[in-house]
This record gives sequence, structure tokens and C-alpha cells, in this order.
Amino acid sequence: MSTATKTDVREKLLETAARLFYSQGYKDTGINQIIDEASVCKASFYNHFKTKEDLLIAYLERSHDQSMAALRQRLSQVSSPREQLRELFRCQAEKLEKSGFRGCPFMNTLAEVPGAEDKVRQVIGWHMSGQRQILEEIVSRVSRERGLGAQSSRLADDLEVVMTGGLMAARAQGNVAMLRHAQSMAERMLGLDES
Amino acid sequence: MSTATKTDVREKLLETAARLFYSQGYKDTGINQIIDEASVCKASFYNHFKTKEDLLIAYLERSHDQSMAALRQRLSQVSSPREQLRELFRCQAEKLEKSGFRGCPFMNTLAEVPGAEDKVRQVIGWHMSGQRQILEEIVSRVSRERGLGAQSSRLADDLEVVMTGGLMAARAQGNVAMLRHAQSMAERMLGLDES
DNA sequence: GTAAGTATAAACAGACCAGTCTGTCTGTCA
DNA sequence: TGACAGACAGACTGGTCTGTTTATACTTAC
Repeated sequence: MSTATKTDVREKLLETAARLFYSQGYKDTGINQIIDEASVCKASFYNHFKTKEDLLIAYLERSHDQSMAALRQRLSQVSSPREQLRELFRCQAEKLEKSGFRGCPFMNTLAEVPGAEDKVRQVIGWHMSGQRQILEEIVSRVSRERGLGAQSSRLADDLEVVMTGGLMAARAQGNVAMLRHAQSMAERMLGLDES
Repeated sequence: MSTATKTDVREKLLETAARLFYSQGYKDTGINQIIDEASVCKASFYNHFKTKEDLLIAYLERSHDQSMAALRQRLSQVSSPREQLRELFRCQAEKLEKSGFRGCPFMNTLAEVPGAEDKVRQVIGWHMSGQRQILEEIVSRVSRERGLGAQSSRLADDLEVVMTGGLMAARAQGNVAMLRHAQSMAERMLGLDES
């Protein structure tokens, strides 16, 4: 029988917290449930995280890193910007369905923790910028290919609105129909539907 | 000195709960704070509402009724569908700003109460349908005026995506820029930008 | 081999929560 | 006048929460 190492414990806590915070919400998940399910004792928990909110921030940072990495990895496997856009929507739809339509962890946190500390808001901001960056890259690739020129800044805004709207509408309705609709809107907007 | 009447008490509780649930969130608002701020004793509270969740449902129903009535009232004061669309976006922007970008009470509740009871989900569904209905009415008025014909079902979906996206993006960013952008997208989509 | 660091287990503190209960006071209506 | 409804006041229960503390075991680096 051996004792868990330091990184083991931290990773187990983060993994468990990610699962529970996302599926049950932050407020509805107690420290005790987290340490029980992670098989870590309470004192060890407080050895790694000063407070529960500390854990929330670490969870958000981790979610951000992981989701951006996963998304970029998926996008790098297709070549044309048209396919990238489709892949982007496919990823969102998959995540939404797999999560039982629980939606975006960051938006959920924003709703759940109104008086969120600056640090929490900051991480949420990072995530939004990261997502936006990906949209801008796709738009700029389309633009380079088809010479959309000065429109491309507006198009990135368009795309952000449509992506966000499709995601939130689908989440509220509990099915991906609106996300698919948003995808076809996005393709129309970028002139990728007729090529 | 006279005792508060039955409807007084209920109304005071609902008003206070609406304010606190919306600004602080459901979980972060305790019964004790509600009755303190409403100046109502606890037994009276439980005379009107069986549980805290009962109060949540009553709050959502009331929010739905009030917001739909207010919206319809505002929309009825302008004549052209073009102006109605503008008014719709203006209302959303005003509400968002006035609330300190706290967003939609229904989406927030959805995020905050993952294991929401059927009744809660039901009221949220009513609200979504109500909003959707208004969009459809505007689209159909535009369609009648300009003969968009068979496209109008798709246009209602488009409009829903854009409205939702603008609202959520603005909420996340903490300013109404994306909502204004969504408005111009909507006008373009319905051909109302050049007339 | 020993000291430092981190793990484990479990009790504990103190705040807060939803909801119950006992009892009193006031107004209305028959 | 008396019965009833619903207001008020507030103590109380049983439970949950975050976070602390104490005591003991294991691992690793010096």
C-alpha cells in the first residue's frame, strides 16, 4: 500500500471537481462530496487549495486550457476553412449533447456566482477571448482565400453572435437543432454554402 | 396600526424575492433574508409558499408575465415592423444595462439549478416560447409587407439565433456592443436596413 | 537514519440553512 | 360576542456547509 503523491492528489481533486462543478453546479457541490469521490482527506484538500473558490478558479483555468487545446487539435486535422467551421460547430454540438445540455461551464459559472471575485471573472474573460481568437482565425483564412477584405472584422462579430446564439438556444431547448441552424447561417454569411 | 392583508404579504414576498433571486442568485438568497427585507414573519411566509422552490416558481411565473406584458406594451407603441424590431433590441439592451449585465433570469436559473424540478423547467419553457412567439410575429409582419413567403419560418430561426447570441455575448462582455451588432444583423437579414 | 513534507483519518468549531412549532395579537364576519 | 383567519414574534430542530486541528503513517532527500 502506498500513499498518493502530491500531483496525484491535486489531479484527482481537480478532475473530480471538474466533473461535479460542471454537472451539479458550484454551489450544489460541497467540499465533502469532492474529497469523498476523489478519495482524498480533507486536510490534504486544504493543503492544495486555500479555499473552495481557489478550487473553482483552478477548475476554470484547467477547463479553459483543456478545451482550447482539444479544439485546436480537432481544427488542425482538417484543412479548408470551410471544414474548420463545420468542425467547430460539430465540436460544440458533441460537447453539448455529451453533457446532457448543461451548456458552457463559463457562462454557467457567471450565472451562478454573481458576486464573482475578480479572478473568476478574469478566467472567464480569457476563455471568451480564446474562443473569439479561433473565430477570427477562421474568418481571416476565409478572407485570404476569397478576398473578403475589410468585411472580415464585421464577419468575426457576426460569427460570434451566431455561434453564441446557436449554442445558447440549443442549450435552452435541449436539442441541437438551433446549433445546426446557426451553422448553416454561418456558412451562408461566409459564402461557404455554395462554393 | 393595522395588520398587513393577505395579498400585501404575498406581494411583498414576491417583490423582494424577485429582487434578491435575480441580483444574488437563488442559492445565495436565504429565506431569512427574504422575510427580513420584506418585513414578514417566517410563519406567514410558509402560509403562502410551501417551500423555497415554490417561491422560485412563483417568481419565475411573475417575471415571465411581467416581462411579456411590458414587452408587448412597448412593441404596441410603434407601428412598422422595422421599428418593432428596433424596439425589441432596445428593450433588451435597456434591461441588460439596468441589471448590471446580470442577464436573463430564466437562463440564469437554468444554470443555477441543474436538477431543476419539472415545474421550473416548464416555466422556463413557457418563457422561451413566449419570446419566440414575438419574433415570429415580427417576421410574419415583415413577410406580409415585403412578401418573403416561404422563407419566413427560416427567418424566425435566424432571428432567434441572432437575438440570443447578441444578448448572451453582450452579457458575457459586460457591454451592449454585441447586442447592437446583432440588431444590425437582424435588420440586414430581414431586409430592413436599406428600405 | 533521520528530518521534512505530505499523506491519512477523524473529530471539531462555528456559521448558516430550510422548515416547524408554540403562542399572541388583530381584524372581520356571522 | 365569539369564532376564525391570518398576521406577528421568535425559539428550535436537524442538517449542511467551509474550514481547522490533532494525531499518526509513509516517502523521499539529505
